[in-house]
Amino acid sequence: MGLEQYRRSVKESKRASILAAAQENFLKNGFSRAAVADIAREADVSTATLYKHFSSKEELFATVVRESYGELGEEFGDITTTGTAREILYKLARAYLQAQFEHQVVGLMRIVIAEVPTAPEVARNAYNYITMRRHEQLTRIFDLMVERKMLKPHNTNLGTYLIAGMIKEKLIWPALFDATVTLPDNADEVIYEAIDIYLARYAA
Amino acid sequence: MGLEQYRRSVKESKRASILAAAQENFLKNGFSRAAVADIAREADVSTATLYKHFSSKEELFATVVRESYGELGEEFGDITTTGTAREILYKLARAYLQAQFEHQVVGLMRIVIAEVPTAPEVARNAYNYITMRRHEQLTRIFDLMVERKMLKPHNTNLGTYLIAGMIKEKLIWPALFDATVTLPDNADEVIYEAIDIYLARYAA
Amino acid sequence: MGLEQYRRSVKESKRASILAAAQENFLKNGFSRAAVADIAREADVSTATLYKHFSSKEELFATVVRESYGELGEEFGDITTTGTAREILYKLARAYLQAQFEHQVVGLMRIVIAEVPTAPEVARNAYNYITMRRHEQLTRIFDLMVERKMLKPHNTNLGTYLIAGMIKEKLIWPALFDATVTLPDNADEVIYEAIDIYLARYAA
Amino acid sequence: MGLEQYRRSVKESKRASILAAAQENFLKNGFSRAAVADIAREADVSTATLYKHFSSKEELFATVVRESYGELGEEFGDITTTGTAREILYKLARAYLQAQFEHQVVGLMRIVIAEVPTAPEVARNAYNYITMRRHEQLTRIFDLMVERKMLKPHNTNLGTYLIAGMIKEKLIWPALFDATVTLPDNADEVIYEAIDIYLARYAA
DNA sequence: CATGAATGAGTATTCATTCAT
DNA sequence: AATGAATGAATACTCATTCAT
Repeated sequence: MGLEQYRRSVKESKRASILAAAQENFLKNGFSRAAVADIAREADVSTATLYKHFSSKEELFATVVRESYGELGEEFGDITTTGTAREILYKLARAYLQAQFEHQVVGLMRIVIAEVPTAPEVARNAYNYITMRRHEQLTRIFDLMVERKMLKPHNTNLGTYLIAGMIKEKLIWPALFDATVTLPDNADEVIYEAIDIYLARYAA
Repeated sequence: MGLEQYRRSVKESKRASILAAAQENFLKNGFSRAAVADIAREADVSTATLYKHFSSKEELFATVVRESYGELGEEFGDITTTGTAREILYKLARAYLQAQFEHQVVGLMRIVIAEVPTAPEVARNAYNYITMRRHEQLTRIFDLMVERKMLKPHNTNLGTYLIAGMIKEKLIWPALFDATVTLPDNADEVIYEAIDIYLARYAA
Repeated sequence: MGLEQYRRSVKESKRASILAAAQENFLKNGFSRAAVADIAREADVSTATLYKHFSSKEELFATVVRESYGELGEEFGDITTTGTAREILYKLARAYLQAQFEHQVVGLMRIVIAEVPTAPEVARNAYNYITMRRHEQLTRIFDLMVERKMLKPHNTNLGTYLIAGMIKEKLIWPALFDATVTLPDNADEVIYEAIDIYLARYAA
Repeated sequence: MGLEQYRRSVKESKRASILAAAQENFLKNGFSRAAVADIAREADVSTATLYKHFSSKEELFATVVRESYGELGEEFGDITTTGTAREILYKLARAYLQAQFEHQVVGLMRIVIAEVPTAPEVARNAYNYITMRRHEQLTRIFDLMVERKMLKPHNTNLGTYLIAGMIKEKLIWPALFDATVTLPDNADEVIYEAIDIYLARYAA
């Protein structure tokens, strides 16, 4: 079965290179302007081969999106709940922002949003996936902080949304409308102000 | 000059119907999939006439965006600064949300975002336009509240962003990824919680 | 009848400005790429007015061509038959070339040639007109020179064609294929060589 | 590699049929009025296929021109330099004229000239191509005749232009302005007169 | 199994000409 | 009489998808 395995691995690697080329192209051009022929060429396969793997441009797109956000949601793994609440929240915020800018999350969001009229489920799924995992993790950490008396008991489920909203408003959403935007220099000011507002109400 | 006036009014009405048809079509299909010929047909003019008014599809789109956002920022005009800080902030939040959902703001944002790779200035301008006027008005109102001792003195410029961020996170951004989303039933809960967090720090 | 005369003169001047604008535009862009709307604008009239004067683009073109070569053929008027045959022939050649380059004759030829497939008579007429008058004048002058014993008796009708051909081959025809070509520096060398060849056979 | 060879031959034959259809259509309609879709239909391919072969209408046109003139300049290959100078020159003139009328040289010149304002390089290249090869070959033959003492030593480079000019003036240029023109009956008279004029000066 | 060639159905844009005022 | 707005028909070019080999 060595031959079969070899074939499977070749196939797998073609699939991967198609997806990589597709992601790059979609991120650069958006769905409509991305040309299947270009993607195939960049992936070093024929268009026919591409179509053997993905039955349509739409499916290719959906797959790219799905596999792209697979890696998201792990960014809070390393954060230990030691130190003051303020310190912990700062670390969380930074981890959040870093993940957002390091992976192409904003770019991904853009192309997904663009296809809301034509591929609503892709967009819905992407949003849920991107949001949910992070939200759950954050809520769990907040609950831990409540448990440890670092925060007052409160509706942490809502709270994480609100504090995330404060941080994203100036630091993430603008990037959605402008591909050249990066984290501003005064990011810390924004982060600390958001944290302090939150802690004014919920610090233990 | 009766003739001239007549012509101008006809021209104006054609322009308006083109813009209306264009907005509808762009909202439904996005920029790339919208067909100029369709828009012209829906507006009951020939494509040639459309091109007399707007020299390219891009310009038509930019105009739709510009004119759609034209009315934004006026939504706070009626709000009097009487009552408690909490009451005023609630009214502001509601006005903000209503304007967002009444006009097709979210829909247009989607299309604008889709065009970031190909028409970066349109997107940038749209974002500035959407954000700026509202932000300035809000900041002015916050300053007034500080003056009237309803809020402690603080960086209102940053503050309005933060409170807006809290409110938008659950009530607006999800709609960007899902055209069927409307204001949730528990909107008030979110709004009041955001306000209370903010006031915990900045109430006078 | 002062009013009527005034009207006629206005009309006449509009016609003239249309023709001027048309000539310029046709020379610059050729027939197909010239836009009637542009011509009208350059002539400061409405398209409708233009169409009152010329019933179609084709007719406008034909008129431009016809009226353009009206001025041709007078270029030998000033040349006196004094001096040697060589001197006279040189003056004729120079006059010929100067007229060719001063008026837009080559440009005119280009656009006329371009329309041979679609407007054969326009081209035919233009060629006949451009060629004939000059040819007749030249032949008359050659005959005079024969009479005055400056040239041997010979078929001057054919002879003028031949000597003209020698001079045009390097000095005129290249300009037909390249709008930037002007008279080369060694024009005199070509002219004198052509004359000397001709005189080798027909000098008296 | 049978597959590859098969593909190449199919591709080659398509290319040829596109070029043939294009030449026909361009000759009939000129560049501007020729429609790519028509050419494709006449060549029995889709427009998309046509565009795979030629990336634009301009390139298609340039290729037609280039390949049509490809054979020019070979027409003197068979001519032996035996016989009298007069005989040889006559044969050269005839070969020149025959090539001109056999291939669609004049027709293509017309279209090329039409495109001088919009595609100056195409026109310039075409002129050079048409002129150069023939001129070089003629000059070489003239030099040979000088060597063999059939002609006096002289500036053969200029001389070939001049004798060609004499022959073309009445026998070729008129065809540029009138697609129905063919070689006139008295062509020989013109040719011999041109030769005799030239030999009057340069016969050894 | 893989390919590259082929295509049909579009798309934005232009322009000579007409017509209501 | 003069205008400027309006248009229908055309045109170059593109692209997702299929198919013969």
